[in-house]
Amino acid sequence: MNNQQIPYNIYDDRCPTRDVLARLADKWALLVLGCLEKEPHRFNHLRRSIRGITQKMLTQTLRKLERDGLISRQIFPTVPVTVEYRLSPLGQTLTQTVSLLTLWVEDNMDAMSAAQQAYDEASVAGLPVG
Amino acid sequence: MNNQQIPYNIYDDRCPTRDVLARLADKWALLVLGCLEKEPHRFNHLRRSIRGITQKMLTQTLRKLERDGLISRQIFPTVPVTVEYRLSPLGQTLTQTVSLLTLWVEDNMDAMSAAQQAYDEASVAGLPVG
DNA sequence: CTGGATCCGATTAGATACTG
DNA sequence: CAGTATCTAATCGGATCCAG
Repeated sequence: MNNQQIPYNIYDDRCPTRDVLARLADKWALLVLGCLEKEPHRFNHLRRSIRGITQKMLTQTLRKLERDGLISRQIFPTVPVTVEYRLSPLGQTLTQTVSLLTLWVEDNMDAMSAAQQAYDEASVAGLPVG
Repeated sequence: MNNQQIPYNIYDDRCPTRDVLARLADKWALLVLGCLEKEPHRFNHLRRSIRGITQKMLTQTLRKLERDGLISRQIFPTVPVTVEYRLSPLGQTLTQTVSLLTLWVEDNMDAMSAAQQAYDEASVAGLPVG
């Protein structure tokens, strides 16, 4: 086999990259990845770090990320059991991009708030109404 | 006013950045932004470029992005009417991150496929079953 | 502590029909 | 061409209960 394939095209709805994007383009997935960037976390540690996430969503998100090979799960047979989540090598190559995105949001929040306000005021002014 | 605020923290569920992330961490939003990176697109041009998107989702996504100030909408009073979408200056600062993410997915699709297969095979092997 | 299982309301997204 | 409006099926996500 030669090492040139990459027929992947994310704009093609039948390309498998679409499914991956759908799983990755998810609020909780991005926050979990960002959280694990610095250090491994236990389940409840993650839950406390990511305000507002429910146990169900956290579990679901962790399973998805584990299945895609982005994080790994290590069980310590303590009593009660301890489970630690950490980025896989593959996941580490992604988090740089992810944190870039979350940082961008924080950095540009003011600009977007202003844009939203302008947009909404234009709406009530009667511009888009029939 | 001093120029130091940024109390924004995306891990706080009451921070407005959460809402922005939720809108941005969306399959269609990322694809639209990526599409507009290179050049302005008309509505149906976008629809054809992003395979699988419905007219409803495209409209909805465009409105969200416009409200957040990431894209602008220009109407040409031709017959029939022509509408062109393009990135705003703010949106341009974001697309570099976005395209990084979509490119990452395409580049690492093989690794993730392998991880998924391994994960699923371990499942049927009886590891997670009771 | 780390989840799995379930119920259920709310939101989403696709399909379809219609308009300036 | 560029949408709006509506109906509905499917999914999501929160709450709750239970277990190793």
